[in-house]
Amino acid sequence: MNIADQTFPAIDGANEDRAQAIRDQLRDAIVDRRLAPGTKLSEGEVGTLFDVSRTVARAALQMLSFEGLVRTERNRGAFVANPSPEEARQVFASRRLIEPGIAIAAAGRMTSADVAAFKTQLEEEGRFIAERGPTARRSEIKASGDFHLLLASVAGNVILQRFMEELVARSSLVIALYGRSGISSCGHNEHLQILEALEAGNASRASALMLHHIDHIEADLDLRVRSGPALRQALEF
Amino acid sequence: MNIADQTFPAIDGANEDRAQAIRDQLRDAIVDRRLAPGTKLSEGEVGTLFDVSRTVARAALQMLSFEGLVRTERNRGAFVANPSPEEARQVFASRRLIEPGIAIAAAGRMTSADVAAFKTQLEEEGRFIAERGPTARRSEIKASGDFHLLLASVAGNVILQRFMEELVARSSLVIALYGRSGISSCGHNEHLQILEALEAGNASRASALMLHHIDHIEADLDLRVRSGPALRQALEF
DNA sequence: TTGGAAAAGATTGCATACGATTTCTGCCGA
DNA sequence: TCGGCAGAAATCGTATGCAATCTTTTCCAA
Repeated sequence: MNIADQTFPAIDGANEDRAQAIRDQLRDAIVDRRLAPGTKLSEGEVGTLFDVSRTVARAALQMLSFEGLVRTERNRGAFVANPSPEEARQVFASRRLIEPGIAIAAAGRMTSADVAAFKTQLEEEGRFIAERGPTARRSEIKASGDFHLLLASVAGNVILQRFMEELVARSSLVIALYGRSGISSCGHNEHLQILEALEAGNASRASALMLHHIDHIEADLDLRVRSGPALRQALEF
Repeated sequence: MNIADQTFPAIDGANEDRAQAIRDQLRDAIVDRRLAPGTKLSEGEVGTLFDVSRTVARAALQMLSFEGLVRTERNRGAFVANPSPEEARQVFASRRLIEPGIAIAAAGRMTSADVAAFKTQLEEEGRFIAERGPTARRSEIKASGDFHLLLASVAGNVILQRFMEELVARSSLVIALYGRSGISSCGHNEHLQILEALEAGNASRASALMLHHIDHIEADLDLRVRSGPALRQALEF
């Protein structure tokens, strides 16, 4: 039993797909790093934990594998993804391409309700930064991602929104793996600046700020290969 | 029996995932419009056609639903997607954001082998345009998409490559639904120009050409709602 | 004829069963 | 002690069965 350090809250009695609910909980667990990269997620174990059959557990794992959060090997099972530095770079390259455009789109569509949502979001983000300890750090990473997801939802393009969901989730994994813990609070300031630009309807400024913001996030990573890459790959670790 | 106008070729005896093979064939059929938008894809039917159990058929349909090519409704089944004009606009908005960047990345990485691949690709594309008839038109749409996919593979970012696979497939659906059949041959010329710019290593020109190219593709669509939108949506057609 | 309710049929959601493949374990010989 | 081989255990891939849900048909009354 590898996952079961943490009991997952029971699935709410929605008539919605149970597989989807399981996927969401697993995704949160992965993004929060309660499930470490490389952890095996066996169908049976997941099924038992969530009290469903392997069929449903399997469907949830398949979804996560499409999102790149889980890697599946035939006849071997599913494992929490362990993105390589190269993969990490590609994640951020993708974000550099997409997010400035999202910022522009969002700048033209912000309502006052959106602004309010951003403000509560950023307040919460600030709280987590003030706190110390690994739990707060996890919540901080998650909250920081939520800012970007909120922006994507305001932009009003559901396709890009889904892309961003994937990219943000993978970024969280990458940050957890390669982040230098120090500088993350400056990201919060940048979020505030971006919101300012959005509120002012200054699309190009919001876009430029976003681009810098992504650069800063990536610059905070240590993407050098740590031990010998051959060994690392051989161990898949 | 709705699908069975066309027998699918038997799945090759690969040890690879059968669900994936089925997904690929169904995707081709959807993109080629052998399967019309709105067509029901029942698990049992798909399973029978490909000689697998419903379990495997279901997995294939789930994959297609993630890609947006199939829409699934709980307890009702899976249907070939029928993108709305709004969805169509979002597909092209996404492409406008991503593909110019892909062109830039590709411009810096083109090898002579890549150039050769592009040339054979464009030759084939030209052949289909010369031909007449609905079959050639299908092949033309597909070949045109393949150009963009080839570009994405040269760009060397597997995440963006996957995004493009989805976007190109959905574009093919959209073009089949909303395309005015006339002007498509000009797209071929634009492909040729883009290749020229890529070959010359002129990234910014390739990027600009790509942006115009996407605009032209979208401009060739008739995205006005055809009959009363209420009726159309009620009939899901 | 039309409206509507009830039964029949079809299809999905999910659980379970079984063979195939992989991984683990214990034993033996070098 | 170490390598490796055979059997056991675990895990996956897939088929199938049953209940729940949706759709269609049938039938009856207005």
